[in-house]
Amino acid sequence: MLKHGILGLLNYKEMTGYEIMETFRDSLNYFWDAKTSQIYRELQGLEQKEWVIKTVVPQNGKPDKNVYSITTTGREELLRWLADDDLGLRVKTPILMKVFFLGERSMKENICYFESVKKSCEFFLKSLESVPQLISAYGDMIGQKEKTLYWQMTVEYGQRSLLMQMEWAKDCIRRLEGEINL
Amino acid sequence: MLKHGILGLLNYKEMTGYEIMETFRDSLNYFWDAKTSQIYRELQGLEQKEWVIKTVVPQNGKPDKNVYSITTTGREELLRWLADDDLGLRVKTPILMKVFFLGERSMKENICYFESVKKSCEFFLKSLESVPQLISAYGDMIGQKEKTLYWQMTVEYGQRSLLMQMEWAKDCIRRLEGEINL
DNA sequence: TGACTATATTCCACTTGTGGAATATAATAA
DNA sequence: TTATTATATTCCACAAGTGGAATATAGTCA
Repeated sequence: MLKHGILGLLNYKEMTGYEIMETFRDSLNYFWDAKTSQIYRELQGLEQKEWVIKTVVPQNGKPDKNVYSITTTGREELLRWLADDDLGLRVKTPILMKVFFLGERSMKENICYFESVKKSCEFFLKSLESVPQLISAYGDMIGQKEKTLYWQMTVEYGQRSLLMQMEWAKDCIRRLEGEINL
Repeated sequence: MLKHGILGLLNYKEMTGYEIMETFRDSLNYFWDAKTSQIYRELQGLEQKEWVIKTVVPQNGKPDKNVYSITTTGREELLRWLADDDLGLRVKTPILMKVFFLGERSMKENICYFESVKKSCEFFLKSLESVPQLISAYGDMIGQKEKTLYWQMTVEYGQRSLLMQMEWAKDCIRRLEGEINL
């Protein structure tokens, strides 16, 4: 997955590992968190598969820069991946793994847990508030609004997902409070 | 994560790898998919950490059964995990990784993609419909409704999440259709 | 001047997950 | 009777992800 994400970014323009890391942080990171070291490792894998090529750009004083750009095979692979049967619906939801076993703790402790969840979601949601304008500004800059459509969709999903989680956490709290008052 | 999920199941009662696999399939699988082989491997890891102990039960004819049960250390670890700071909110959302890069394809193709997403979610949602009654029946059977509360919450989350995704996919389709008609 | 941040990359030990083959027997359904 | 399903487990090669240390230099702020 990460491999294809990087491939997708390199499809926009050639970049160094560092730039990919930055772009990743600013756009994909909220739904896919990746360590810098892994990005560099994937880049090496991509190169071996010949989906990207590396150009070493010497710099005076500074260590050389490795600029990566996508190859024809790489573009083909990107399109293959986009078209393949796996819609990407299989997920792992760590929060539910915890909630499933919360029966081992007291209701009071669990109310606290859900309060934290709610708070985290609120905070996260707030940090997403400014993104749509940011995307729109980026669209104006490159003069191609259509290109930003799908980015907007991912942010929409993020917002709805966080709202859903907040509502859910609230209802869980309500339910636990109801149980206590029995 | 999987380690703790298995630990949580063994906390209810001792089980063989096979039984864990079945229980997992019937309860946790819709938000965490795990291969059988991995469950057995984690079981070995759990044993090494002394969070569970294995009892070999000889059977006539059939190969021996390995029955695993949780230890005191295991229970402690389970509680530590439930209480720790990581709420479990960091996620990887493969569907968004794809959507982010859909700009490489035609709007028509992408409408198809979102239609498939919608259909998959609908199907999945339908398969969850019967679960609440199932849980309730299980609660009656063991005579402890409170124990099933958190299981119900995970299913609630699943339903809301699927509904949210369906609505989102619909809106994405609407938006793409709008773009085409410009 | 000294500390800090940004740029730029590599390496490593480790854990987790994928995907399937292989083995064996009992029970059940066609 | 034969095929399939359920029970029960092991092994393997591989891919993906975690988390942090280590190395360099340039520019900036105080």
